[in-house]
Amino acid sequence: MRQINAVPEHPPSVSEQVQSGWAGTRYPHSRYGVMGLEQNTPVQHADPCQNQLLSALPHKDAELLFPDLKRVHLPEGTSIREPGQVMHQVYFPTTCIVSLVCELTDGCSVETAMVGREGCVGAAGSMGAEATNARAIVQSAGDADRMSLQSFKSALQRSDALMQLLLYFGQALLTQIGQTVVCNRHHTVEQRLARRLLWSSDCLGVPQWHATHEWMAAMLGVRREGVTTAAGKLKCAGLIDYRRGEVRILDHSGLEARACECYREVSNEYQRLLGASGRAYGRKRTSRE
Amino acid sequence: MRQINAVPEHPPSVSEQVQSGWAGTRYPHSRYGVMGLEQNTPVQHADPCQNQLLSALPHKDAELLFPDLKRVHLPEGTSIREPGQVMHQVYFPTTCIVSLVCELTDGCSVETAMVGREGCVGAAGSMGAEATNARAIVQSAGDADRMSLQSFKSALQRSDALMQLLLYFGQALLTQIGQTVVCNRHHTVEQRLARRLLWSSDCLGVPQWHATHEWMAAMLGVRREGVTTAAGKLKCAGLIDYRRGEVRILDHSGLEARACECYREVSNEYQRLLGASGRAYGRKRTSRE
DNA sequence: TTAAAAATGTGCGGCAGCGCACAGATTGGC
DNA sequence: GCCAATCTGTGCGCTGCCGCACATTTTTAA
Repeated sequence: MRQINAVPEHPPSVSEQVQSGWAGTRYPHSRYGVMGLEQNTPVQHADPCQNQLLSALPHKDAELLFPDLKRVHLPEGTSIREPGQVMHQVYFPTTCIVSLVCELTDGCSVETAMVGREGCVGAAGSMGAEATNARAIVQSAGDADRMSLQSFKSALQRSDALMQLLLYFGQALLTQIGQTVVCNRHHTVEQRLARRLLWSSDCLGVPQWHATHEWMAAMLGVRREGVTTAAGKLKCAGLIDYRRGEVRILDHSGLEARACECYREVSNEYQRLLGASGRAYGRKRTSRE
Repeated sequence: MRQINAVPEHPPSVSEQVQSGWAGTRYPHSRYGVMGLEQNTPVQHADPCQNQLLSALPHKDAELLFPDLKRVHLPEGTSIREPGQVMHQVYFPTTCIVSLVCELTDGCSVETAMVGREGCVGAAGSMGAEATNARAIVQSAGDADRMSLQSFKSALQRSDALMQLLLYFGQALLTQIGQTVVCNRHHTVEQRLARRLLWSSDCLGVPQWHATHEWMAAMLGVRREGVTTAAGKLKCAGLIDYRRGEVRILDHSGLEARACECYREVSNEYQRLLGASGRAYGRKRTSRE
């Protein structure tokens, strides 16, 4: 039984947390971001640390969104959306990663998708059905641009470009989840770990970030020991390095060789649909054949 | 390595098949529908064998679609969409089930979702991104109402009700795929088989249909023998019966008890989002609490 | 009528991953 | 500086499922 530590009951959603000034529930144990208060900085269009969906927007469409966007800091483990709960905010990650996690009643869990600066979380709410069965948790602490669902909806109605981008992203997300189904079914822990490390790195745009074995195990839906073993092999091979929660990819293409085809499959689809906004860190663009 | 028989290379898409009058590729071996020619019958709004998305439409919205809908017969194993290919038709199953299947290069496969009379296939094409990584195959032979993507798109622009229904269905589909990720990761073959049998029955609206162990194995991403063993247990318990490809559910609630929570989770979500159009066969509606 | 194909049943060795237990190393809190 | 919490490493027996081989029955094709 794969179980995430220290989450005896569901923590309050981040909308409550941030509104009440509270720091956010960690998931699992983490010493990070415990006092992470939001910055509420206005967001500039020319910002280099930009969410890639936003920066792909034409200027006139972007102007619809930017007045309402606020940059917030999201500590690791923050729950952005609880299963079954309504989401009132849309998040555009800039330097954080959000994991969509599906849980069972016995505590077993698995990550269904991962969203970084190439996408957004909560936009599905604008599509009609507010809640989903998946929890959205901040996997890697960082910033996100946030706006109210209401503002987002009205911008969406006035911007075809935004709608188009959103639909492309939705499609890419669907591909990612679908590929995760096969991958979890047919590939080894080591392959899946490698794939997931690459996804994370691509989402973040940097080769190093914080993630414990415990956390990665919960995302892959396997035992912590299984991750330790697999990670140990990758470390021995000189492909990655890690130490008490700090992971670093040393050899991106080497790691790709150990990962299953699922990494490249999804990566290619992101490139195809989102182009330059796709996940691309450390990847050499190659044809599918 | 889980491999589907007799599909050495990708068969042509159904649009080609039907247009050329050819019968459709079977997947895996099947003696059914080999000569299945399309009927091209005009579709009536009052039709009792109706797709439930269509029948949920207000009359004025339905009038936008019905002139362009043609009822076609889809033999078992017909491939409606090949991975990576563009889809030019939208299908609204009435008495058939379509499986969305994700495949690996080594032939391993797994079903990511199942669409019956409560949904549609190909509408994602109207969302911008035409192709997906998933193959769409007719799992259970039957009829579907079909129209061109072009007509569908234009109807979609003029009907808010249609858009709304479609978005709800999309949400339900996402829930189904997400739940499949956890389920495939954490539940036994027997649990997953039971879940899938119930889904099939609910999609079809009848307790009996055609499905071989081989086929179910490919959908669950396990060995054929594994299905034989699991199905044998369910048969012994008097919950189902089967014989050379004909499956029948004898005790719906008994089978539910053997299935994992994933069945009810998704079933509830379909009810919530699609109401009366949700999958409901043989289910007693119960609250989630 | 006969042969071939399809569908199901069964047994067996092997292995990836599970559950559990415990040990060492590092870090943060006091 | 010490203690407690966190993170990682390792070993061991167990089990669910895999891969393979082969038998039996039913259906289809010739």
